[in-house]
Amino acid sequence: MLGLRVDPSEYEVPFFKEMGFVRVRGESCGEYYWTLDPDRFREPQDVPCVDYWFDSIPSRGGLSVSDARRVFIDFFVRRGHTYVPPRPVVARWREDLYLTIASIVVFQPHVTSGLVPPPANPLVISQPSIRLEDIDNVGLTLGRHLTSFEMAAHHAFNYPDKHIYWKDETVRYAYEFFTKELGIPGDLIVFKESWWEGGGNAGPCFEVAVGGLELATLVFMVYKVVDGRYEEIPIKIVDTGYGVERISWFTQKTPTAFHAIYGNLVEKFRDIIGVDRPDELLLKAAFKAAGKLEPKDPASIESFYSRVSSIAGVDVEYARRTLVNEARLYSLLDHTKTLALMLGDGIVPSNAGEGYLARLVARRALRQLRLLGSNARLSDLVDLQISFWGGDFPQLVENRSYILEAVELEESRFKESIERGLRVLEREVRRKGSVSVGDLIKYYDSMGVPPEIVAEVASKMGIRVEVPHNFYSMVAAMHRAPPTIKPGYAGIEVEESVARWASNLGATRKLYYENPYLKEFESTIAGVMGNYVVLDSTAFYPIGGGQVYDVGLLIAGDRVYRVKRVFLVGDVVVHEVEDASGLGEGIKVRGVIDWRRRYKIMRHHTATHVILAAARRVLGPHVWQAGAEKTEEKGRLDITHHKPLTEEEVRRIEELANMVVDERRPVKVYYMDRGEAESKLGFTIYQGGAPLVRTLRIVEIEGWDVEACGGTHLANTGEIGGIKIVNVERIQDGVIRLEYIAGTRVVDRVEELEMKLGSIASIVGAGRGQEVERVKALASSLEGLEVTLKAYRSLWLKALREELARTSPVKGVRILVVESPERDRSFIQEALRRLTEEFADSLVAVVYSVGDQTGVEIACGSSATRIVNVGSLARSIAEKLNGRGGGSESYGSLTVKGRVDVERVKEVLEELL
RNA sequence: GGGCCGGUAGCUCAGCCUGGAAGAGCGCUCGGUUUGCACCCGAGAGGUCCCGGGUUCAAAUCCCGGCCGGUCCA
Repeated sequence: MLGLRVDPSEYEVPFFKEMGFVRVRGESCGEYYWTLDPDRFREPQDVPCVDYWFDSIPSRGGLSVSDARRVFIDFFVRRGHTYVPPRPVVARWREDLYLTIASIVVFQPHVTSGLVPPPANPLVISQPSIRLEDIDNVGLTLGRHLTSFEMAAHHAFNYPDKHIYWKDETVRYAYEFFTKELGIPGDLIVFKESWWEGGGNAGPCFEVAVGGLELATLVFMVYKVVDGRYEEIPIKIVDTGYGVERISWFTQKTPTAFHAIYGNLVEKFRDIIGVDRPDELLLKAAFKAAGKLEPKDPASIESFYSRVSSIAGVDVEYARRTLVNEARLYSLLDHTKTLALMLGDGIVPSNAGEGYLARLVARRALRQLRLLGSNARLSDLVDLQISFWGGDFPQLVENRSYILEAVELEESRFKESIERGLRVLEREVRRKGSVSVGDLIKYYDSMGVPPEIVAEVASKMGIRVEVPHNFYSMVAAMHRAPPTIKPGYAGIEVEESVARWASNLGATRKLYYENPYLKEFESTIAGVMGNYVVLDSTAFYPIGGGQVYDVGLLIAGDRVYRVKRVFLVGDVVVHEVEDASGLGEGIKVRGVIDWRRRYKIMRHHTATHVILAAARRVLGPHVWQAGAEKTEEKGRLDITHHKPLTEEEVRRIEELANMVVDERRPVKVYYMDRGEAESKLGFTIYQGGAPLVRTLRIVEIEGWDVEACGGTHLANTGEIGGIKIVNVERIQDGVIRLEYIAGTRVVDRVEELEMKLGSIASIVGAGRGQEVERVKALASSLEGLEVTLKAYRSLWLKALREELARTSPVKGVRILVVESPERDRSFIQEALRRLTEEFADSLVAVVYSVGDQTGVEIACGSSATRIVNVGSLARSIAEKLNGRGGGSESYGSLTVKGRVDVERVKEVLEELL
């Protein structure tokens, strides 16, 4: 904890001296903070050091969430900050995060690393953010924890050569905002010294709290965290975070944050779900007691209830019951908004990836509904949220039908999995009569039935189940596994020595970008290591962006070198040749790429963009690329979608795509500044991921599709020549894979199918065009043969039966040993069973041959089993004949290598009897 | 990306541990009972035991690989 050993001078700003702030150490918390009134404030003013008491602090009144946001933004715009619109809650521009968890995430890592300048400097933003780590505490703490919140922030990025502002100004802004804009008395504002870390950065910070409520965190980002160590970064960043919901709560002074955030929605939800309105006094008491509540500690929760009951003068049980239900109501308010935001930004619920996070929220909400015994539909609640927040987040209204459909689907899936789980539970409980903690984990972990539902069902069956309070952390502990990171560069594993060598060479000039139709080129070797060759310039495309590398030839003088693989190390294109002997730095070479192969790849690549845009038009804007691969053989595109595609949808996508082919739309490639591209073109350009570069390469199919893409493309969609979708499958929950071929590959495909059809035709002996009729005829003749076979089998069986009837018993057993033309073991078995059932005193053996082996099946009837054990008989016969065998007392079988005569079997059998 | 659970009749599942004849309930068909329906009684049809390989005299069962579904975690 370096944070605790920060030099105290880090926190001394001129403003504090000027105003008369004093640095104090908290009496019980032990933390340092700055205050104007050290006699009054013996602790920093945030929970759990003190209780909530901001309800008695005068301030500007009644700001809704929208008001609070507007007031904040206006204040900073008036003070020279540029407003930047918020980003989606799904962090598509980042590879290391699923969700936007703070405003600074918007600028990490491209701006914070210095690669790209910020869109404005200084700037102000209000960023909707989602954090799920405290999801289990939401509701219980009356608003201290939320899964979604807006982080209002002003940021200043200080470059070595361009200083904007730093600690002193930031603290002044905070003080001025809280006193002048919100009307809070300055002597009540307390700045606590602290340390902040997140998203790979760190630095000292102030937590600004008033009356128990932390309203803002002012972070001064000066470090980058590398392997647990702090490295100073060149850009010093002011990273503030003001809680919009908390400002709203503070000014409205409602008993919970939810009343402030959701206004009349609280009572609407209460009515629909059916939660009794609690006593006003009880809620006020809860407000007073909530500050000390430590939600992870069951004892603390208990003492919270008893404190509330004594403040409000009500029964503890009543307080507990009421507050438990209130917490569920509040978490439903919270979760439905979060869910709407997630789905509104295009997340498709799934069992993996960010889709799982949406499912997690949906399922927790559904669990709360169930615990409340409510029949309310989750989708109705989400619908109310869409209407309530539609003005602030228009994407909710635009995607309303998708959001509601996805929620309904989650609702029915949840019900199904609970029902499925409960069936198993009931069976097992009936059998075992108890439910262990291990069982609870199994029901939850592999069947999705939460422990409280298990307990509820078990108690109906008269079994008490104790749910451990740390249940969910027990489950989490089971899943702890070290992440595996594969070394490699863009899909190819490269030895580190090669990577090091290559990165020391200069950037390769990329001829494949200058002219994607370039087939041959002249260049000079920049370096050779083993069989790896780097050129000054190349038309060979290295693997990347889902497009495979080119192959071809390097020609030096009269020697020809085959290029096997091509990959990128940083800005350097590395060619792996079959045998590089004779090549060396400075040698001039001519490169020839396998153009026919490359052209197919280009067709499949451009086709991929066409298909993705077609799928978005047919299925909806929530469709997002989840992966893609373009090879010579085919194109492959994985898209996010919540349900399987119908044949009709596939057909429409294909039709639309081919329409774009026929329209001969130009494909334009140009470069654009990252910030400009994001604001002009939107985040949908990041279908293939978000490369960490300052300037994006944009591939635009005129009027159809725009994506950031590093691949080689056709100049016109007409060149695709036609697209055929050849395979559609669901590869995972919420992800659908499309495979398709383009251009001349369609001809290959037709040829392939014709060949297949031709060989089928020749096998069945049909002429051209007669295949179907012929196969039909064959099928019906096969059917006839089966009937015939059945008839012959019954004839054979009848013959055996007659023979058996003629056989007289020896020592009480009728013995029959016959040879069989049948090779079907299961039929012989069945026949023997039937015969021995009919003749209880019989023992029948059938000898048959399979390949170069002889098999014997023996069965005996019920009275014969008292005299002979056929299983051990079979084993004994096998021993005598050097074979192997065994069986049960009424049935046995054995096999012997080579031919064995029936008479010989009979001999051995009689001998053994 | 990883862990766990599952795939047997139209449906819900048992059998698998410990290899040796493919099962139950519901549904379906037919018949009986009944004024009629439901109930009840009787009979019957219905199976690629997910696929492939291995072990074995013998695999739904054991082993390996794959496919599909569910679920939890990151």
